[in-house]
Amino acid sequence: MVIRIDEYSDVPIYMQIRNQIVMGISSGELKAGEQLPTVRALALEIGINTMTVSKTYQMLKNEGYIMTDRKNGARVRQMIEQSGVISDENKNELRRIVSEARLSGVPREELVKLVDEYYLGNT
Amino acid sequence: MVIRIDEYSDVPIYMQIRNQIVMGISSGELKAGEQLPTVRALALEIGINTMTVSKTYQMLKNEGYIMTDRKNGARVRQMIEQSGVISDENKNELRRIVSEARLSGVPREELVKLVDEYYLGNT
Amino acid sequence: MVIRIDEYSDVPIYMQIRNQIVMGISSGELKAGEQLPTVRALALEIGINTMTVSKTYQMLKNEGYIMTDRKNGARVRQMIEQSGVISDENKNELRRIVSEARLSGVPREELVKLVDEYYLGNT
Amino acid sequence: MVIRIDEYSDVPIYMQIRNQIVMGISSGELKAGEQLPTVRALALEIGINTMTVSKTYQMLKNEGYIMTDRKNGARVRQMIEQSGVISDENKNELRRIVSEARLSGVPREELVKLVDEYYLGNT
DNA sequence: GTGGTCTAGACCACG
DNA sequence: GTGGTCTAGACCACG
Repeated sequence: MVIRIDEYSDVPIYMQIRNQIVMGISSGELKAGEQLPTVRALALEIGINTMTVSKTYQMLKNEGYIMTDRKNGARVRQMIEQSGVISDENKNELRRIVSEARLSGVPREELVKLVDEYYLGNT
Repeated sequence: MVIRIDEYSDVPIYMQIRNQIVMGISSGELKAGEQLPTVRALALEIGINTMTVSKTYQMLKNEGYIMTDRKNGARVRQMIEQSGVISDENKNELRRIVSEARLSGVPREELVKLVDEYYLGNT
Repeated sequence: MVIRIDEYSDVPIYMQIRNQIVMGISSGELKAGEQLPTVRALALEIGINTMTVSKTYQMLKNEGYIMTDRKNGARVRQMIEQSGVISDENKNELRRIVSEARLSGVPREELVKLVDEYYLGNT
Repeated sequence: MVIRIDEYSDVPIYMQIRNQIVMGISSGELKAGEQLPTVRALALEIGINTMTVSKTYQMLKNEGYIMTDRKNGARVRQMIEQSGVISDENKNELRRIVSEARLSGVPREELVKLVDEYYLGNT
């Protein structure tokens, strides 16, 4: 899986990596149990500090997406805990996006189409 | 329109205000041509620095949501430019939200229902 | 509130600070809404790096014990979320401690007395 | 006695095994004088490195819980030294757990009930 | 070899 | 002035 950093983005690097890995798991590009690159390898590949990648892995681990193993490195969790609900933060953010899209004249159908596309992983 | 600041949020205050105004315009709570409170009045009402509100208004003006008028202060624009497209940033953010919701076991229908709700403004 | 670091402990420094602040909040030494020292001040006082204190504050924030404010620094949360349950991790740890105490010949009453003492904050 | 490793835990494997054996002795599942599996047998059973089990046994021996015998392998000690006191480390850890439970809204009685349960071994 | 922790030092956005 | 992020570099325990 290729990680791309947008250096001009306001989103911190560790968060950009985190987001891409979460999306990779959701789309199926990263399978359950699959090994992630080591902290050092990923840092070298992207050209950033190991601390930054470490922060990402720590976060993903806290969120229950991956597990870190002293022997094997980081791996995607087999069973990801399912709360069944959308966080208030994400709801709020979704509402903001929908509002902006609506004001830009984007039809409702196009938003729904995007949701379907992202949900079903036909990226 | 009542602006509520979530002091626990990581979203900067000026951005929280901006988002609520944009959502207010989209939902119709703020009509085209409607006058916004002055920078001072809003700052006083929320209990924050005027500089913060000023930053919000500047941003809204740059984005084309409001116009400022020497005499009347800030007003919601009559015609908001309609690009008809969702920004890449928002698309990416939407994809992240959908991915997280999917991994949390939220059914696709619930996401679509939320989009409809936010789009149609039946909040 | 005085923070004491045991440099010979296996517990990471950021975790030692975190634990002491949590215990301070529980005992009432740190009141709700009370201001914590700034990252820099605490780092200087303890004689460690600001990054380490920053990690502590980040963790306390994630756990819902404190809030950080760009203007005012860190403050103890007014309302701390109450799950009403003990985490599995803490249960397991409690069981380990009780087992070791029992094997050392510590009577049950003494353990209960300690729990009462810590719970009621008569430290 | 069955040893279970939690691969998601931050507690090192050798420590997880050590803790479970100590709890097994305390609960009576492991009787005084009872033979423990050989390092190799246990390592094979759990599917880990023999070095890790070896580290566990060394620790248990140092702590006075077991004794190793050239002929018979490792056995639970007949008389486990009874200091009659709880270590400062465990006291501190207990205080942390009680503090967190209290802040989570767990009533004192529930903590005491857990202590009783673990002490009396009615797990 | 792996992730985890820590330092010294720097720059940034927010308010 | 505040917390947040990041780097370069180092050392550590675990396995």
